[in-house]
Amino acid sequence: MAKKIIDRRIQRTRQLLQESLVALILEKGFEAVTVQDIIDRANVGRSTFYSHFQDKEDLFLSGFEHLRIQFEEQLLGQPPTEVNPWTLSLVMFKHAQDYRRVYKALVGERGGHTMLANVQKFLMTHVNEHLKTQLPIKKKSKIPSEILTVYVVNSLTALLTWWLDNDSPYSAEQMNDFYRQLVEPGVEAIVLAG
Amino acid sequence: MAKKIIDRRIQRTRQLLQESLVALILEKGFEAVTVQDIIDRANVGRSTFYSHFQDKEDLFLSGFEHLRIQFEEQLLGQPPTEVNPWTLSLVMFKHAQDYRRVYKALVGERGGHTMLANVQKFLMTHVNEHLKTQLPIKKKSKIPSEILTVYVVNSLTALLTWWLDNDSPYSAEQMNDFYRQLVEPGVEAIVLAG
DNA sequence: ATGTTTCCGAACATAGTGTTCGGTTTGCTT
DNA sequence: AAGCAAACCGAACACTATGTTCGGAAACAT
Repeated sequence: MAKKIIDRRIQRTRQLLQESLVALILEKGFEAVTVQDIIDRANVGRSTFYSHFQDKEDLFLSGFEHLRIQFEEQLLGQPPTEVNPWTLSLVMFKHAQDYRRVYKALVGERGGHTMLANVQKFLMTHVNEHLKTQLPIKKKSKIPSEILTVYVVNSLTALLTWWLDNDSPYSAEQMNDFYRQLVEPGVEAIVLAG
Repeated sequence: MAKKIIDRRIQRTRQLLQESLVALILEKGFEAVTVQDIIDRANVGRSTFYSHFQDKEDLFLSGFEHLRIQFEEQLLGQPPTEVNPWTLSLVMFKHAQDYRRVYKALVGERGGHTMLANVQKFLMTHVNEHLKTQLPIKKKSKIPSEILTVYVVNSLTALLTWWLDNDSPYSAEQMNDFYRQLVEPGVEAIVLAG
């Protein structure tokens, strides 16, 4: 089977490029990184780069897939009775802790806006689900559920990026505690109050 | 006094460029707009552009100053007894309502990340002040005030950009109400709870 | 009219992007 | 070990956008 080993060669090149980009983002920020920087760092030829990825953005986003899949697996590993926004956030903080360096490059302030927007969109679908299936829909409150979702997700990513960008020593559990302390009261008041 | 009238000429050119940029951002997003696009739209020569602004970014940020000053004036116009994060947010929503188009171009999703980061930094200083001077510092809660600030500001900008990007018909007062309903409970629980 | 300030735009240097293609390396196969 | 195909290399190229320079035109004041 030649294919499999050659596949590994390809994977190695892709990984080299991804790692180089992560390192360079942490050094000078996504915008400032050029394709030349990346291939120099990775010792990869120019045409090879473009045979793997469409452009810098493509390479950048490709780092998302692996993490996203892993993240969803960890979500499914949770006891289904306890699936609500607060376990979602805990899983995310833990996951970010395990891959701190990459997370920082992807969704930190040096990573640009693109990836964060992606992550937020991703989280929205999950939060929406949880809010709709797990919690009784709000009654008299006039807040549209869209705003509620935006709020819940954005608070989460705000704490996440702060945590990453400041190399804060708090544990994932602590961060999630902070998050919950801040966000839960407002949500409960709205969701349950009749 | 020749100076004054000539100054007006300069102002006119600068304004033309600013307006062109705003229009173009709303059409294709900040990243996609080229200097050529801007000067074509504004009927301004290339060298003239660069005699007024360092680059596209500079022109973009110059739109901030005018608004920032006006915003701070409106803040000072508030009864000083009622200066807290919730009036700050109300003033901001109202201000955004008055300059909806420009706000959308600057801090909306097509405006890129730069300006939003600026606005957030700006709001942080205000919120920090209010949290420190107006409210009794939290007691037993272990949440660092930095996180509290990040949370309060980020929730605000999240609702703001959602409002702008979706051309949502809610009034500034309503939006501020939503904001308050969501954020205040958590903050109060932390700030007052012993 | 005359002088000054501002604007115009063509030409240029610079830098980064993305493609093409002949040649080289890698590593599997027999 | 020889052969062979997949993967990689990198120089050359076309293209797009940036930011600068400078001589001349236009606007405006006195």
